[in-house]
Amino acid sequence: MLTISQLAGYVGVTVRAVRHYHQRGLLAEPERDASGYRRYGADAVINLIRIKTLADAGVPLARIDDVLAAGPAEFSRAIAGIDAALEQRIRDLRKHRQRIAALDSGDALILPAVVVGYLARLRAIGASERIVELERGGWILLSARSQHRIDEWIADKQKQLDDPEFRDLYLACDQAFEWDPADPRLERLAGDMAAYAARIAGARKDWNLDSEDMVATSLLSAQAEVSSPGWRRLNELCAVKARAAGIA
Amino acid sequence: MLTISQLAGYVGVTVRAVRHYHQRGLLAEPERDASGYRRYGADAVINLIRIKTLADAGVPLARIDDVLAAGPAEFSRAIAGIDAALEQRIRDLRKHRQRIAALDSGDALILPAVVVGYLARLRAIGASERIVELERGGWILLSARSQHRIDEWIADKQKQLDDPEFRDLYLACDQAFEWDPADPRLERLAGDMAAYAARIAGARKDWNLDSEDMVATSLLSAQAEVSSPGWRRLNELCAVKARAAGIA
DNA sequence: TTGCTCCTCACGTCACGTGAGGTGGC
DNA sequence: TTGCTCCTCACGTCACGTGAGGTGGC
Repeated sequence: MLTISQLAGYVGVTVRAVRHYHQRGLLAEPERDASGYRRYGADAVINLIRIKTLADAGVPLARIDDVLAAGPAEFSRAIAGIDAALEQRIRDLRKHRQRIAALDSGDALILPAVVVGYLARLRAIGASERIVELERGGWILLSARSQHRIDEWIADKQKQLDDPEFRDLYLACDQAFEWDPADPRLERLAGDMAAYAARIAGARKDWNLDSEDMVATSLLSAQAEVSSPGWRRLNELCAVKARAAGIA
Repeated sequence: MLTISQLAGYVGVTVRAVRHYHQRGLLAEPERDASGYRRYGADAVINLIRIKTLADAGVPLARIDDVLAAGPAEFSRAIAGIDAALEQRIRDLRKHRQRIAALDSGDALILPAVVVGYLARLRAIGASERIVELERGGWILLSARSQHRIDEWIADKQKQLDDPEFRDLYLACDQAFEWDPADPRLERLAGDMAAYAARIAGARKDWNLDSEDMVATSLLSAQAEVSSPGWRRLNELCAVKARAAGIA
């Protein structure tokens, strides 16, 4: 006969775990010896190994009870289910390994691939890290709110970037971040932007802007106005031009 | 800006988990709006994704705090450690799958391979299921108490089974389980056993039986005496013969 | 006698889950 | 007005871990 620590040691669980299984009614209480110590036979070894094997596999104790009480056919079915769950766990862990590795390398985890591609293109055409970071923040919020529209919006943005004229204006706005509000270049830039807007206004007539689009636009421009006197001034000038042209 | 459920939903955690991370100081509390609701920015999305990624990988929240606070070099080292732990987890889960599968197929999980082989040989030479079960129970207890001696003991047992004379005696004892205590065959069997014991006594002179061996012998014979009047009588007769031969 | 194992409460831990009771936005 | 989201306590859960205080075997 075995003491509780011999039993626990052989099977590879703690003494406390064995007592816990007794409490839960998972493992039958064995006979006691003269001094009240539990004395275990071979059946306890067998049952404890079954319990540990299932528990290690992540089966909740409440279900182990059922599994061990089941008939052979049901037992085999339960085993198959547990095995499938283990396989799934292994697949999940593999995914987790990839994600952990990606934690070092930035955006991949946080943003949809199309947005990462868009940000990379901004860098490629010469946009500053500052504005790429601002765009990144805006797109993170957009993705969180309206993930289903992101592909569409990014496609629009990519189309805009295909136009050399738009690219020049974008990069000029980027530069304007550092300009003094009194800089005469701001006036000229606002004029160019208004002219561009007027020219493509016809093409935009058929666009359907819903409330989600409005949120998207306002989120991006709210980001853009942050902490640059040059940009704030540029925005004002644009508003003036727009009113003058009767667009707004 | 995002509400708590937008944030949680995008990252794939529960609202309660986000609040829990605030409580633990893992995720910074954001600004509140006019009605006291939390409003999240892009930074919260980034940090929550980091927390979730590490937590999914099984990193305790207490350590996530440290990992996120660490510099890039230490961060990479921590990531490498976490990745190694994940790899180990995957290996463990594979082992668990094998063990789960083995739960259906009997002894492999419970007994050392040499014992399983010994039990198979008993069956092969014609031993009854009854005595194989008794041996099994005895070897389970022996394995739990003195796993380091099992190989040695089994080697001895296998050597005994190589002797055709021993095999015959073993199988006769097996049969004797069902004999009546008055059966005259018991007397003859006890005589044969005594003669055999006397003949091999010389070869046994150099055996070193320590206290562990004594425990082993007594455990196995205690099992054997269970619930058979024939066996109990056989044991008495053997004791008589042994005393007569001056062995005991 | 000392150290080790055993016993039974019973509170602690970890990462949230789950109401309880109440308020704000559409 | 109704239903949904948000808020803050605060107790519950799961599988044990960890002393607390005491007794038996070598």
